[in-house]
Amino acid sequence: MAKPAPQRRYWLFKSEPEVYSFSDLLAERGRRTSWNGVRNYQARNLLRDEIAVGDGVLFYHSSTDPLAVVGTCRVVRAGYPDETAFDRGSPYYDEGSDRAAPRWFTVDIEAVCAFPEPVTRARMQAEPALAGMMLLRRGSRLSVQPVTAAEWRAVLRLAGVREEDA
DNA sequence: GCCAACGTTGGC
DNA sequence: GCCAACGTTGGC
Repeated sequence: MAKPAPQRRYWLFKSEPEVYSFSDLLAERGRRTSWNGVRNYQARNLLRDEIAVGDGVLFYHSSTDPLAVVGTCRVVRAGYPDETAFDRGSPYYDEGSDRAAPRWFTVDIEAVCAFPEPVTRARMQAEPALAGMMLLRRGSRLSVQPVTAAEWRAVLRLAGVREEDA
């Protein structure tokens, strides 16, 4: 008997567009990138242990105007050691991480859907279905966050995007 | 620019 | 292990 397929899960990745925008992702070969440089243990644990190939990712622009979810991605490679932590020339270098015992992890994502219009934070705050969303909690700083299936669907609805296109 | 929230560091 | 000090994040 075949194993049941694991439930697809959903996440939200934050990025300052000045540093790395959704447009930058769309311009990558294969619209793919390694989500490296995350240096927070809680986020690291999600990247290393929880995020699976096929999971959906909301791409959020932080510290900008307007604050918004601008598109979706899918995970194309699950957690593996973040090479930038070993690279002395990288701004993300961490001498406490080595290949024998990597401290930081990354996943690869691929852009799936650029929203026709960004779903702004203001719009999300006005949406009852998103009342409990981690992103909207005061002081929420985690750059890799879990998103519920209901929140995922609500954001797609606000974006005017069909689930099968995201 | 302000400041609340949160994470990390380090003395004890 | 506690906790004060400090640094960073990120919305406002």
